[in-house]
Amino acid sequence: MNMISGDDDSSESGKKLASSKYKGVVPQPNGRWGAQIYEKHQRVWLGTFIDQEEAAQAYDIAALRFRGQNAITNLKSTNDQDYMEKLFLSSHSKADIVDMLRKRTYKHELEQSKQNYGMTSCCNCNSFDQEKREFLFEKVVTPSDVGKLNRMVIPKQQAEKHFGFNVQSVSEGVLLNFEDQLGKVWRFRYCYWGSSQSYVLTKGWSKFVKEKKLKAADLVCFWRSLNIHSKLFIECKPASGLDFKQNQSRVEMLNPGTVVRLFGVNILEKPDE
DNA sequence: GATTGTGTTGAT
DNA sequence: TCAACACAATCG
Repeated sequence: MNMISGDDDSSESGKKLASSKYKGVVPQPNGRWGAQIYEKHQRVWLGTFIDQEEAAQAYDIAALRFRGQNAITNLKSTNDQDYMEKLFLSSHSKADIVDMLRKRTYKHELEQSKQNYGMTSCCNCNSFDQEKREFLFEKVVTPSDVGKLNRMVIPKQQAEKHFGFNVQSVSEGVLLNFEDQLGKVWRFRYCYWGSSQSYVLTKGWSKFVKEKKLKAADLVCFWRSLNIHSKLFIECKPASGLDFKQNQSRVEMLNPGTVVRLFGVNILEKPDE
């Protein structure tokens, strides 16, 4: 065992404060521990905590938000950070995360967002960035979309409306890039299968299914950047306990019109009014 | 009065 | 970028 000063009691006779073994954790005169992170030569205070570990955890969360997945952390490994937490972090500003840490509401808000996730249609997602987007369509994926066929069928009407290439290029197949909530770009082959008269995403699709743990009845949503017409987005949402048919009818009810996303806010345009 | 969080500085 | 230290600001 190494003698780490932070394990000592620091309060005796007002001498030097024992430093912490954790990064971003500083001692306080009253024996508590402060957490802080630096950005652009400025300290960002994350709060004071009774024990070092709590402070270290606060630093870790801030580090992941401020410095990304490769951040050096104290206790939290990137592996035990689940998909939802990554999503949660990336969908909140640094200031929001700091605020939650200082108010000690981070865990609660994370749990809350996990519970809410999938409760509403995709057009109500939190914003992941400030880019203006147009909602294209969403599909409740079928068992075959996530099965061994390694392809997803794009409903014909949607395919022709939104990914409308000329017949020749589609039959040969084209590569389309889609950016997900985390900013990761997925490349899929998009082509038309004459045999089944359907438009499909093929190459790259199974990897997406695997990584997103996509299951039948989950939702996959497609968006297009309003700034750069060729830029496409893909998002997926769990089915929240509904089966394929239930989820499909729920989506139809929730999406009667066209949705436009502006600065992270989705505006539902009713067909006519 | 107790505690938190900032100003500042020097090291890495 | 980071922690140490001093102490002003704020809280209860």
